[in-house]
This record gives sequence, structure tokens and C-alpha cells, in this order.
Amino acid sequence: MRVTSEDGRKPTIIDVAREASVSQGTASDALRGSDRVTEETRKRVKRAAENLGYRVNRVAQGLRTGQSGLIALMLPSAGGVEMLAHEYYVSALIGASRAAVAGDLGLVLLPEIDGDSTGAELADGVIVIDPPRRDPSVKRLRKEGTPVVTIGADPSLPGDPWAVIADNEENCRSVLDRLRASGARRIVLISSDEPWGWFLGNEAAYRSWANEVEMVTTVLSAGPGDRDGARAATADLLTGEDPPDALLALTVDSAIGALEAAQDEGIEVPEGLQIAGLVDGAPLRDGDPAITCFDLDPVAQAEAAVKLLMARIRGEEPSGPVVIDGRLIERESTRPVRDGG
Amino acid sequence: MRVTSEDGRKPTIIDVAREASVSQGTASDALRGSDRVTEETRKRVKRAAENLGYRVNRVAQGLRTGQSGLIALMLPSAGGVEMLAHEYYVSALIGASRAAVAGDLGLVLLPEIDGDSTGAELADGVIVIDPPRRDPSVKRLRKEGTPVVTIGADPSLPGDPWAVIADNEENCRSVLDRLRASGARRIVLISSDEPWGWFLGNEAAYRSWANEVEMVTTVLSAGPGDRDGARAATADLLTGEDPPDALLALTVDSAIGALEAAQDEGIEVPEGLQIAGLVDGAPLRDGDPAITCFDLDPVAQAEAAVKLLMARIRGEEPSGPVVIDGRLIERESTRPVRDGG
DNA sequence: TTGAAAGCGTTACCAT
DNA sequence: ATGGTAACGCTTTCAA
Repeated sequence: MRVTSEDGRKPTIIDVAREASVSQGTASDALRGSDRVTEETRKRVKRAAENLGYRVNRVAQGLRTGQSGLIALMLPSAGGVEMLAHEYYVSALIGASRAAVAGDLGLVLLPEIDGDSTGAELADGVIVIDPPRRDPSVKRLRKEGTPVVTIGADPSLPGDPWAVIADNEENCRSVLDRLRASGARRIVLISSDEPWGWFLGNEAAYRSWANEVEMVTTVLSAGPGDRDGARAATADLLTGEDPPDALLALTVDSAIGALEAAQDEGIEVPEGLQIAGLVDGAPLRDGDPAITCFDLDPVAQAEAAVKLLMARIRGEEPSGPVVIDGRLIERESTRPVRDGG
Repeated sequence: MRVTSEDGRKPTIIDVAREASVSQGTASDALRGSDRVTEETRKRVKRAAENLGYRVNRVAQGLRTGQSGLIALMLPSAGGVEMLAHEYYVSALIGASRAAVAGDLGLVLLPEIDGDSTGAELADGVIVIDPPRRDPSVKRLRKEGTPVVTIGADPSLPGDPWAVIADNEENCRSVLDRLRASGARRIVLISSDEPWGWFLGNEAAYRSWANEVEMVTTVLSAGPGDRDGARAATADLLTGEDPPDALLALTVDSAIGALEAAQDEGIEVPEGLQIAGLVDGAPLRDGDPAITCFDLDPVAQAEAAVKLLMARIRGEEPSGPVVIDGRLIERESTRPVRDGG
């Protein structure tokens, strides 16, 4: 066993041990603050490490402990990482990053869902945002025993306790109730033709709610980022017969497109038409009028997901899915609620 | 040496070797497509690996080869990862992610600039965006021999060839020239009080350009994300004496704030006031009028940075800084240039 | 062409 | 309280 410390190489724990005149194992214990070593030797070892500029090799540490100290965040794969164009995912990324730092974990970004991504294979666990209905890569992660936590329920694993979810039905209803409370009697939903669970679930919630309150339903479709499509579709609707007095938009772009259409037609918002969204985003905040919406709090969702994943990695028992309550953000695109409801 | 394959454990290369009746080393060679092994044994080994569901342990691989297959992206630390609120950084992240995938590398996000981030220590190299003037962590990375590539020059390492840069002076001048070509005779710069190199460099370029063309200079300041501050400052300017006929805004928010101020004062854009920005962003594209700006092409910058970092990790010689040309995006907030210039 | 064995740097166990 | 040493899973050299 070579125990020389050629210069040029990075110092290893062996160098530190020799410098401090202790054994390799003791150096390891001392550096990690084990109570196996005397306070005095601990100090000596730390000083030696400092002198040598020693930093633990986390790869070697990982091999030995079986943990890399990395978690991965997998974004939905509608063409790769470009989903970051949506503020929701950026916020989730921010939340995950913050929580990872707090937990002394590194965060690797898992872009599109491919075969062998270096990130996934190195990570101790993976957070999957908006798991697709039948995605082979998530399935494989699970089969290989990688700890997985999802944000949003995994359609192929109903009732999975390792998930952070929102009560989408409840949230959707709360916004519908809010619109109705300020006078809406004909609410149209602007959804998408993408078969994502998010859209389908909200459409279902809308229909069941409308059924209960005996309201006619109409669902418009526009691509998730297709502002102009939403604008055109809304324009048709507003100029057609039986125009709505309120719009509920499932995406930021459809909300803005709807607002633009109303303004094109000279309809006052909220006086002539109320508009609300089901996710928040900068264009909604900055709009004129600013648009009322439900905020899913993606930062909190991601933070909760990291904590859940850490628990799962530690081998803890699941405590059921974590539900993050969002909140309704009142802005100018909806009329105030009269006291009598 | 234990060579049993208890079920429950993940299969190792030893299990594969035994399954294929070859030695450990041969299995390794076969799996990685070395030409040391017969085509026939290669197939057999691959099949064995397939059967067992074997995946290489990249931590062990990393320990042996000294490479983790990870690169880190360090975002500037104005309060952590929140810089992702700016589209520029999100775009850079997208570009880096794309290039990392293409190079079969994992991308870890290095949030704020702290002591021992798991991400940095595991990575084979680090990309630093907008290196701060005197940041201890970047300095330490360098001292420890971590390959570093910066996007934007590192003020503490002038002339570093391992950098992806934009010709900020030239870009700033091109926009100023453009404004002047369409009639601007008094251009005011909206900068920031943050002491970042980006702001300082552009202020200097503005002053030297104005000196050359004998134009009076005025520099306004507003915080990087302070739209209302920019709006108020611009309003003062527009209602004061000697109001400008053009505005050059260094941030997205200051450009929008300026536009709002103009509209508040009833000044037509671009007829009564031209406005241009020096970075692109959604609010500029979606504005009414949409705002002309210089696009730094952060996606291309990040892609170039990843390639440069890969070269540096491979031990190649530097080939001088990589300059990414952005481009001027003509939109509605500037008047057309008359043919005679 | 293949097998055997020596590390890579660390942690954890068994002695002392 | 500390030292010695065997793994961890892989790649790579040295023999055969």
C-alpha cells in the first residue's frame, strides 16, 4: 500500500492521517465528528486536513456508503427541458433547489425522459413532476428500486403514498364557486387538447360542478403555450350566440389569450366578463387587469417533495400523500363578492 | 472475494461475469464495447447483463476513472437560485441542459455560492454564469483544480481563455447606433445601482459612444427587478426639462417600467419616444408595443460553455475565449430606419 | 483473446 | 480511544 503523498495529486485521507500521525480510520472518524476520537486528536486531524487543503472525495465516499448525496428532478418531457418556459416548473425547480441545499443534497436536472441518464443513475432518488400516464423510464426507475417521489399523482400507480399532490378537484371548484359568487352564470372552461391528467381532471371537476349548479358547460381547447389559439377561440365564443359571462383558463397563455380577445371585442373585464386562471404566472400578475387565479404554490410542492424523498431514502414508512393547499389570489379580473354571496 | 449473487442486491458486474462464464475484466470490456473481446463473447455478456437487469454503478465507475460524468452549473448568487426569475438564466439553463444531454453528461444545479456543495464536489467541472467580482467559492474551485468555464468574463481573471463571452461594448453600441439611425438625438440609459460588471460595462460603453457622437448622457438607476422604480424614475425624466427621445434599458423590468411610464404620460411609442432593451424576455415580446432589444442568445452561450468545459476536462488546450454574437431583434418600440441612415 | 489481481478513496468492522 | 484491514464495484495493467 503506497502511503506517500506526491505533490500534484489531491491529498487523500491517507495524507491527512500521516500528517496528523493517526490511522486512516481515525482520521475518517475525526473528520466526520465521531465521538470515538478524543477532542484533542480531532482538532489535530482537522488542522492537518486544513493544512493540506484536503477535501473528502465524495465519489469514494459514495461508493462506500452507497449514497451519492444527489437527488434528481425530472421535468415532464414535452420536448425536453423546455417546459421551463412555464413559470410553474421554474418555481418548482427553485423550491427543489432550496430544499436540496437545506438538506445538504445536490440537485441534478433530469431533462427529457431517456434511457440511461447520468443524472438518474448517480442520484439517490428522483422527484418526478407530473408523471406521464405511461412512461417507461419512470417505470424502470421504480423497478430498479430507485426511490421515487412524484409531484402530482402517477396515473399508473393510483394511491401511491410517495407523492405530493394538490386537490385539483377542490381547487377547481373553489375558483368556480368564487366566479359564481360574484355573479357568473355561464362559465366556459379553456382547456387543452393535450391528454395530460391535469387537463382531464380539471375538465371533469368543471363538468361535475356545473352539473350540480345546473350550469351549461362549454370546453374550449388551445395548446398549452398557444396564446393566439386561445385568443381566436375565445373571440369566436364571445361573438357567438349565448356568450359566457366568465372564463376559467387552465394555462397562463390561455388566460392571457382570453383577456386579449375580450379587449379586442371591447368587452370590459371584469364588468362584462370575468376571467380566472388555475395556475399563476407573471403575465397574470402584470396583466391589465391583473388576473385572478389559483396558485398551486409549486415552490412548496417541490420543497415537500424533497423532504418526502429524503424520508423515503432514509427508509422511513410512507405517511400517505402530502397535500399542498394552494390559495386563491384575488386580482382585478373578477368582480368583488357581494356580502350576501 | 465473495462471488455469490444474493437476490435482493442489485446485480454487479461480477454477477454478469459469472452468468456469462467470463472473468470480471472481460465482462467490463465486453459491456463497454472494447475490441479486446470476441464479438461472440460480447454478445453473450450483453445478454447476461440484460437478463440480470444489470446497470453499471456509476459511482464505482467514477471512483475508478476519476470522472463522475457530471457537470455543474453555478448561477449567480443574488439570494440564491432565485435568479431563475430572469428569463436569461432560464434560457441558459435550458441550453446547458440540452448540451449536457448531447454530451452524455448529467447537469447539477449549483445554487447559491456556498462552502461545500455536494454538486460541486461531485462534478467533473463547473460552469459559472456571470462570475462575481471577488467570489471566494469560484476562487476555491480554481485553486482545487476543478475545471471552470465562465459565461461572461471573470473580473478577477482577465483574459481567461476558458470563457464564453459576448462583446458587450459592441452590442451596446449597435443598439445605440440603431436608435440614432431612426432619429434619436437624446438617449437616456436605464441602468442599475448593482455593481455588477454587466451594468458597469454597458454604462461605460454608453458614455464612450455618446462622447463620440457628442450626445448628452444621462444614466438612470433602478433595481434589477424593480419595474415600478424604473417607471417612476422614467416618469420624472419624461416630465422634466430636456426629456429624452429614446431610452435604452439594461433589464427587462426597466424596459417595461419605462414603457409604462411613457404610456402614463400619454407619450406614443415609438413616435414620441423610442425604447430598446439589452436583453430579451417575454414581457418585451408580449408588450404593446413589443420592445426592440438585443438578444444575447443565452441558449447558445450555455451550449458553447458546455462544449468548452468538455474540452477543458479532456485536457485540451484553450483556444481563446468563445464569443457568441447576439442579434438585434427589431420590434415595434423603435421607428424604422430611413434609407439614408 | 482472456484471466487474475491491483488499485481508486472511503467507511466500518474487529482487534487492541 | 485508536490501529489495522476488509470491503464497496469498477477499470486497467500484467500475465498467460
